[in-house]
Amino acid sequence: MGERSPSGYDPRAFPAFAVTVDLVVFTVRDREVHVLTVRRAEEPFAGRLALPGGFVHVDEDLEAAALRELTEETGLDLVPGHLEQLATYGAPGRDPRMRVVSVAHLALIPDPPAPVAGGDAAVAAWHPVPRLLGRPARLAFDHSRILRDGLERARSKLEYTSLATAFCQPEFTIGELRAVYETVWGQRLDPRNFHRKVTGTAGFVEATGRTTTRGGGRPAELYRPGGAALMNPPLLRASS
Amino acid sequence: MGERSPSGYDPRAFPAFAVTVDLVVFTVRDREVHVLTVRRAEEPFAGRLALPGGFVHVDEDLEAAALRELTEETGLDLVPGHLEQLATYGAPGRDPRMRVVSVAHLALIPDPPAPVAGGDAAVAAWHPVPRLLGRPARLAFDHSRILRDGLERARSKLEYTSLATAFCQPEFTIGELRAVYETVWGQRLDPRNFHRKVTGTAGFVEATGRTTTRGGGRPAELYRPGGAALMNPPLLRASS
DNA sequence: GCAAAAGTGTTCTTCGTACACCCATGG
DNA sequence: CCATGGGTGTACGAAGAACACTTTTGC
Repeated sequence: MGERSPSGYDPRAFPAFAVTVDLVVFTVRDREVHVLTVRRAEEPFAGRLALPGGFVHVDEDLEAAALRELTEETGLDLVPGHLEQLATYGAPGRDPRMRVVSVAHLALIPDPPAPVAGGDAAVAAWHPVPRLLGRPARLAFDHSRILRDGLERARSKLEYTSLATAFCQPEFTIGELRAVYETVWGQRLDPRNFHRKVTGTAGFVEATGRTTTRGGGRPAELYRPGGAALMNPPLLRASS
Repeated sequence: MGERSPSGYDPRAFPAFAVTVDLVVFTVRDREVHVLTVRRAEEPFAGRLALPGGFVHVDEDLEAAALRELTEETGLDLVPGHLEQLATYGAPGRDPRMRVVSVAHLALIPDPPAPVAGGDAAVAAWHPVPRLLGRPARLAFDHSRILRDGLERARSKLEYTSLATAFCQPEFTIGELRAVYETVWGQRLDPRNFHRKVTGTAGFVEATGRTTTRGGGRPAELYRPGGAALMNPPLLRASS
């Protein structure tokens, strides 16, 4: 003992870990959820797709590392958008070379998120999630698992937060917001009830007064994200 | 560059981190939520209370490390009970001695959880959470923040999962289960509607056929935790 | 008998669901 | 004028909130 708890230990006696951040970056494009991937150049898993990510710097916060890696590897930033910690993956064998603990983050951004330029942009690409999750596992390391967890987190957070607006342009129509829900949940929603629910929930969306006719049909009101983060009561997906 | 992403790096070139697990262990006792703490023996924060935790071993999974630390420091185990990852805290200055990334876990156990014997049991103690969270911060490092996050997670998970049973003995009455909710949420619930809701939700609780008169009044049916983890529709706390 | 907690029944209201219907544009 | 999506009104049913009432124990 003597290394139990941060008290009474020898600074040179603890095991050294590599700490990385990995990013599950989702966007909604063409009525499909897409995730940002990079192509690995080297072993292990050379040639395979992976989630973007990399080592945390010595004096860098975890979230700052996630933002930096995103910019370096894909040239994207998250304004507008959303970033949150997802979970940490640290099974001993997850990287065959060494002990790596990876703090996975979930990011949501509107599409098109600037045509992925800068940094390693050449190797960064969007992929539709359903195809990527089919057997056999197509992603390097335990990234399929991380992707699956990220998708589940995103799905459930749409229910009780106003997070869906992070997938939308700064100004959006209720129909566009509904398309986000329908895509992420893989489920049709009644346009009329959805409209009432969203506009009736205080702080979810805020009317700009302007309208647009993109998408055809009668001009639609444009909305901004409202101030509220949590939605109560939640928007329920059918239990079917 | 060259260290961006797990591809193409020099194994000796990444920054070395210490990785620890910290535990937010809650129980419900005397109608108050209590958290398990240890008293720090050494600097920094000598004499202050802290969450139990310690370094992850080289060949050890994160969850295994959490379970081991809990046993070593407090002699507790989590059967019955519940353990899940909470979040990871890695701000550069959070430990003044070195760069430590801590994977916090949330654990729930029934009370009385065996009188905290074994290991460093002498320094482990239960404290009521509200008093611990008052200003000024009483906990070492960023443990007040972790505790606050753990409490919030526990509160919200009671809404949409059957997790409250993890605070109960293997067999419990509906009244005892209700006391868990009332304590964690700090809010009274209607006993009659609560009873209907809980027994009417498939898979939440399962009748044993036995009854008990502990707690006085008419004998109450005893229940076991049901198989279901998620609750739909959720049990809502008043928005007030 | 009385207090205390368990459990059931009933009413009211709120809210989700389904769908009829009208509106305002582009082609 | 018609197809397309936007938005409102309304009726029905399920579920939560409030509470009257009965049950079964300990003291």
